[in-house]
Amino acid sequence: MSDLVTRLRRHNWRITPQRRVIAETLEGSHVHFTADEILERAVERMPELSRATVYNTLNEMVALGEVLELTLDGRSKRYDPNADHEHHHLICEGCGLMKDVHAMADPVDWLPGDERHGFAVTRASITYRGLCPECQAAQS
Amino acid sequence: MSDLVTRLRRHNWRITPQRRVIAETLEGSHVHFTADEILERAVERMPELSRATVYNTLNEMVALGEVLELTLDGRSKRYDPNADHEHHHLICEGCGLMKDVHAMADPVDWLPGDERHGFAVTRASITYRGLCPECQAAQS
DNA sequence: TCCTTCTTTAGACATAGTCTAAGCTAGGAT
DNA sequence: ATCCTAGCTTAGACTATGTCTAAAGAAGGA
Repeated sequence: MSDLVTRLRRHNWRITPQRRVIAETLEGSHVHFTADEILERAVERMPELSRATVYNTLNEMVALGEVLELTLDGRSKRYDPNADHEHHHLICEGCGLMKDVHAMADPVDWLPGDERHGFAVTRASITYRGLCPECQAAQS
Repeated sequence: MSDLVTRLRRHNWRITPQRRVIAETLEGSHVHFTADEILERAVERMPELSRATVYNTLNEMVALGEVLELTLDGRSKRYDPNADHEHHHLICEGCGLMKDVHAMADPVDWLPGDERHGFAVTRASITYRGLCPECQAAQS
């Protein structure tokens, strides 16, 4: 059984066949899909699955805190099933390739008190940008 | 004359009345507007200004590197005229209020070599999230 | 079995952004 | 001054992404 499904079950969230397919599709890949990409792949296993269910289900998993919503390119949201592991993202400005990465320190510690404007700061995520090896080669 | 217009002129970019109004609207505020918010405000000064021109102009200013495009909420892009000052963003999860902030360290320095996956990493931006003072008060 | 509640579905709707084709403007050449 | 050309602006159509609605479908409890 998928780890994400296990985590979702703990919230007393009913695991329907549709939700299971969506969760397994999300977790089965190591790239971060958009909602429509998940729909496209999930429909191969369950042809009658509807677009609305995919969007609803993803939003609910985000609300439960078990999936992260990423808005890194301004086009469409992407979904990351690793909500339980602290990580950041590295994106290629050439082709859009995205990798999960880990920094050596917590960026919350780098924000001085006088820069917090009275906020209760709870988390921080870093978006690294650069060129992947293929795009570096293509450019030279 | 606005600083942004000065920077844009250096690119041999024709400063038309429309572009001037858009640049000044963008720079005149200390919040980061969406394209439609800029249109709404710019139209007060130039009623015949079109939506397409605002979108085209903002995209060109981003391409010239003089304006940053922010995709922090997944709804719409926001535009930040301070492309020449390194800074990050602090966002209230209650009301969406956004502040520019400065960190004590450069996050690029905290990404180990074996986490770079061969990328040439050029920049990094941090998104801090938390609750602003008003939303903290409302919650208790 | 029946009832209630939650889930799913198709399609309409909303929002954000891009594209197209036409007309407009400004500066350079003559 | 007039023409030419390149670039700019415009309205509106179009696309992509995401949300909402109303009705039908499933699932568990009395």
